[in-house]
Amino acid sequence: MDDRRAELVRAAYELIAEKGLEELRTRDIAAKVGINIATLHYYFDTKEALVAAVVDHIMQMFRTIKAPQVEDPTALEELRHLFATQSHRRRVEPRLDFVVQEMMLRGRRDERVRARLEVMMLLWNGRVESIIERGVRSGELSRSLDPKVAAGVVTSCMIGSNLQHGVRPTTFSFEATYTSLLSWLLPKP
Amino acid sequence: MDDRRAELVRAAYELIAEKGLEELRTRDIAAKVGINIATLHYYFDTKEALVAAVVDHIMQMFRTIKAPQVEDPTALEELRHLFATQSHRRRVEPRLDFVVQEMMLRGRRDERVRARLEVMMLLWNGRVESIIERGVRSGELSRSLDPKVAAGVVTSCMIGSNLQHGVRPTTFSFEATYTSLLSWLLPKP
Amino acid sequence: MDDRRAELVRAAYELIAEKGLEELRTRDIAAKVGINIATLHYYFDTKEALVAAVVDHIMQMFRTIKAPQVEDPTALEELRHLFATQSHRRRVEPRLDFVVQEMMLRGRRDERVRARLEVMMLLWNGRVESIIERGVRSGELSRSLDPKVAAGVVTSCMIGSNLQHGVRPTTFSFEATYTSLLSWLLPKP
Amino acid sequence: MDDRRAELVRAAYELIAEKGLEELRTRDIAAKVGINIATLHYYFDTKEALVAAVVDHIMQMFRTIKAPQVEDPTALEELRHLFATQSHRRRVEPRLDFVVQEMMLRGRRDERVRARLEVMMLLWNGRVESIIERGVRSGELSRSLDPKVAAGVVTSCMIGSNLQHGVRPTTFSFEATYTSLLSWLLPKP
DNA sequence: GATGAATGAGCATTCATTCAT
DNA sequence: AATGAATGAATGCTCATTCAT
Repeated sequence: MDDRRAELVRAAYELIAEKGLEELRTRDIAAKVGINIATLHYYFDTKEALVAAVVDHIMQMFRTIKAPQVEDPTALEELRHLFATQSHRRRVEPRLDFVVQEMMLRGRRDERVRARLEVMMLLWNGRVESIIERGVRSGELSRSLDPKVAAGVVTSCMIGSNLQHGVRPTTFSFEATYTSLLSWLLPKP
Repeated sequence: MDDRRAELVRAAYELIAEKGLEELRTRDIAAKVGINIATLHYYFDTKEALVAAVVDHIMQMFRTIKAPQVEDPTALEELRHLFATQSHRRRVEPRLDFVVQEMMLRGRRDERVRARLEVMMLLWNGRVESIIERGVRSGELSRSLDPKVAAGVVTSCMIGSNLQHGVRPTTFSFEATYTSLLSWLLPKP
Repeated sequence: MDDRRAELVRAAYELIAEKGLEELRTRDIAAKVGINIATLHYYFDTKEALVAAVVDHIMQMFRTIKAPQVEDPTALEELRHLFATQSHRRRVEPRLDFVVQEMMLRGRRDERVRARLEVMMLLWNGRVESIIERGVRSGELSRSLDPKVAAGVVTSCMIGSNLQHGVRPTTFSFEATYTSLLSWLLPKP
Repeated sequence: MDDRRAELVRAAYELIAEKGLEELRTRDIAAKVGINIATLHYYFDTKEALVAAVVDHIMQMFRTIKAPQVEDPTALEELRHLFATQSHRRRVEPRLDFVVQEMMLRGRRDERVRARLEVMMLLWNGRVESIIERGVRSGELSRSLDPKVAAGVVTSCMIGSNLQHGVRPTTFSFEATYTSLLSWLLPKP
């Protein structure tokens, strides 16, 4: 059944969140779901296939976990919502970013993972880009912005913030970083 | 001797660069240096200790590989040098960033690694911060910048760029990203 | 299945008998049974657990291998049967005593082993004690005996005999020793 | 020098006493003496040779550590002194018995060790035998004793007591055991 | 006499995967 | 659908011993 597959993916996600991809063991995943390892291999031919499915699960989580949003938001409101959603996600599901980072590294060696992440990243960048584009057109954001490049800066900064926070959790502030980032996008007075 | 230790660290660094920390094997490191595994353990008690030494080696590389710099640089020149050095490093030693990312993730489970990276990160942030501070004072950079926060944005963005480039190497441009980032720091006309 | 576990225990017992605990290798045990080492670990998590199971096997052997016994034996007959059983065991399974001695030493460092041996030893002492008690009451044995202490002497002497025989096999006689020991327990004429 | 050899032997003895022969490591021995492992091999070709030397050291200890003895002792006094010495040794050097037991087992596989222990055992038995012989002649001990056999019983019981005490330290009493053993040797009233 | 460096052979244990049932 | 049993290939680490200096 498809339920079992989903259960396995969720279990794998949680184990990655706890101890990282390197320490992910098929036996632990099966045990968490309460099935035999052989049964795990009935649903997923290889560990790699299961890990790839976890990436899909992550994408679904990104789609699902969002901060509340006003109706008909302006570009600026949407941009704020973007940052708010990141913070909201960190509150609701703090392990998600860590798992994503694990996957990004894994993507260098596992094409299936890389391809999925690329899609995810392009979609994300595309959304940010179109928001910025709209903001520039409406005058809410600085006219000098190149939407595609600015989107790259924003997404890079968000990714990098997570890593930096992982290394120096006590001295790094998401709040200040995102506030500053947003103010740069605004038109010069 | 200390030569052997250095050789081992270099070999480990290269193997991490090639296949990632997860697939790093003591046997491969020893083989690369042309010694017995037991000899490897004569120099490093555990694999973990060797990996920690690789982090030190990375820090040394960061200190060593730099783009050429004019004398008595202005803050702006120094900031440009910062980005130029990043590009220069990517040309001279393209694997360095990947190895750093591996270490960042490893830092979550290996305190020895995390502590070293934290030092590295704080030093880097500190340098960027003091450059920005000087730029703000001299009027080369926007007066509205908070040097500490701005430094966090810059470093986060640089880290995130690397990861993003890893996932979508063909569609992401460091050039454009850094140019845009720099322009944001400049005073509003 | 339980058969495999028993096979492994028997193989381990035999290898200990041949070369001692110190030279016991999981690989040799697996090979003796004709299975992969990984399969051995399917049945026993650790070598220590397997060794502990060997102690249980030894206890079972002590319960099983006995000299023939008359019905309704007197205390004296039962005492003779005790020594006869020891001799009988040495004939049927000469390696048993050696393995027990190995385990006794191992017991100093392995609590699981020590605890099992303690039980075995207490049961044995208890049995000897109750025989002596009966003999004293019936007048078959010397009235001056303290059954508990006498049992300790008898069992100690039996253990020590084995060790002494191991060191000087040609000059030590179990026969004479046990005969003498028995005569001491008899009432003074 | 001979001092170094003695130092190494003493260090080995102590390490065996602490953790058993099985966990004896040449590196630990060398470290305890404060020399290089290679130097250890300058004094003793192999670990086995060093272990054999430890047996000699043990024999020396047996000769040296004795309870105080009256002059011109009667056979009975000498017999009591035998047991007293055992107790005295256990107080002064409690690890000695354990090391001897380790060696006895080792003797099964190491001829050098076995041969030395055999000599030790024969000397010990001989001494006990001659004491008993004297006691029988003088009437202090029971006339029905065969000195050689009785000596075997006494030594076996002493060896076995140690092992039994190792397995059930709280429920076994040397005191009572030896007292009982001695009373058996006395003439029937 | 002494040592730093080196090693061959080994060791218990791990792990993703397979397969007959 | 599910599993108990099995395994090949490793994996980090150990240890007595050697040898050039």
